[in-house]
Amino acid sequence: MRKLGREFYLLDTVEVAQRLLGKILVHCTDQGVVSGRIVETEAYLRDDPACHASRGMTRRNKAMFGDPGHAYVYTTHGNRCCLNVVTQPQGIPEAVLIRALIPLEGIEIMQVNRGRSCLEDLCSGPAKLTQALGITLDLNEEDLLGDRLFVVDDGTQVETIVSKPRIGIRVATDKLWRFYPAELTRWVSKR
DNA sequence: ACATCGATCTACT
DNA sequence: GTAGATCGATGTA
Repeated sequence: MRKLGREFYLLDTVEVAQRLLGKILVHCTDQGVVSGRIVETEAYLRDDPACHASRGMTRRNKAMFGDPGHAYVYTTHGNRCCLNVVTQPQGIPEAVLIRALIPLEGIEIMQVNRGRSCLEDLCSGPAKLTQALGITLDLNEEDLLGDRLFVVDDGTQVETIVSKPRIGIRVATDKLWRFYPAELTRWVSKR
């Protein structure tokens, strides 16, 4: 069990997205530790029209321009929010969206947070997992090498990585930058 | 100051 | 498969 270091987030952003599969996202909350295994990610690159930062820095996306290994949390459609990990050195706005987890620790907390009991419906979507883990805007720009929110490697390897177009975007649909392990499709947001 | 639109989710048909 | 919720961020003036 090893927390990912800063150097991990300096790798090529597509490689970070692929290598995050199988790692464990951990949030230490007041109610207890909540964690899940990452099984779906999407890469967003600086010159990519689908990337929030492709048209310059705004108040919302400024975390993407910051140091690697920090969180970029944004809100969309009212109440919902999504979690990214920032990659690349300061000034280069790239990030990986975490889209799905397999629940591990704190499952009862997740069930309360989500108002759902079915395990497959707790974290199978970017806004579902933030609700389940209790991740909100106050974790925007949080250092992922700190003690509240981080990613650990327990040595688990995924077998075959599937590459697909990203979900919910209307541009750059030719880029196959959505990734999930072929053997774990029951836990992802869509097939 | 105002209009538009989401890197979504749920419920319903 | 499709519609409605929901509100802050963003762009335009």
